Amino acid sequence: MSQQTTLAVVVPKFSEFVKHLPTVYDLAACDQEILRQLWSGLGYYARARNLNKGAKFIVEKLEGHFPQSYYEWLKIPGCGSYTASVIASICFNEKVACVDGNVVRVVSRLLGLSEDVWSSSGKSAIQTYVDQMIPEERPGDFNQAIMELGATVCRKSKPLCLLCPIQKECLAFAHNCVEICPPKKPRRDTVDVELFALVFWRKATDTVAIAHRTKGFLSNTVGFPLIPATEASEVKQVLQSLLHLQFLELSSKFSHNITHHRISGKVLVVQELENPSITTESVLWRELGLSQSFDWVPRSVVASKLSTSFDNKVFKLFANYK
DNA sequence: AAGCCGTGGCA
DNA sequence: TTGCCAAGGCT
Repeated sequence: MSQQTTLAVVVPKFSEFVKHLPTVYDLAACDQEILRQLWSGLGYYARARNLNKGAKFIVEKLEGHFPQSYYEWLKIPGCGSYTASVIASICFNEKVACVDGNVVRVVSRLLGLSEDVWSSSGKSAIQTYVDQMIPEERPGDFNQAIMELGATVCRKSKPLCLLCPIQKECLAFAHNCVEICPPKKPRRDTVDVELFALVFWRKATDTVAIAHRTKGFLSNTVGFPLIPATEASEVKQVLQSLLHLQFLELSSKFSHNITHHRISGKVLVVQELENPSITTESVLWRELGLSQSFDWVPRSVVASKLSTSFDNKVFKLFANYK
């Protein structure tokens, strides 16, 4: 959970998570829908799927025995060099450095590195450097200490150099270049995106279609089908031709950011009338070019099925209209 | 190896 | 309001 996610957000989620799934066997056997609910609001949903994969790997291939080394943990799905180093050093006293964003910053300043610390080669060099510094005693505590130093003293903005225990050794402090060490992480320019979220509403049973999205934003998550705004007119034409349907484009837009995408969205409510024709769901889906499986869910329980913040926004607009 | 992926919190 | 970004991993 803590991968690329603020700890303050993680902690309460983690408590709830382990309360429901206290063992690796529970996690391995966990139903995807339950997993989605427990992960709801945390983002980067591939992490939740990998966590489940990793648990299955341990239960099925390792007979429930946890790996006991950095190298073996690296083979677990969702477990990269950072996570493997955390587990190996804290749980098994292995002398391997944890290189997260904090550690990159601390070392960048300590050594006065003002360029290329975020690339894979840059982080690899930092890994090698800190690996050499790990003491024999309590490697895990050492790793956590550097990370904590980065989080509290050697922080990104307004570092507390006057309180820093390694101020005397810090080249950035000595050369008065703490401001440019480390350089900012390179980031993609923000891209504006317009899209439509489709809310299929079967009035007769008061049910709503929830799709398993297979491509684009929020791929491999469950929620409302999404289409680029550029395809909206085409979809509307198809909808026009299907006489048992009527659609309504809600006037209010919603906005949402996904990584470097600034999304402006509108909700297209597609209502199935009281007396539907024989057109089947699969035909409807095929004609709309939505290659996604879906379930019809009672409107009253849709909210409990949704797991992304994006879908929550969409459903709120729909509920407001309804 | 660079590009990709969600969200909440904070300045 | 807007931008920045976090105890990264996968492809």
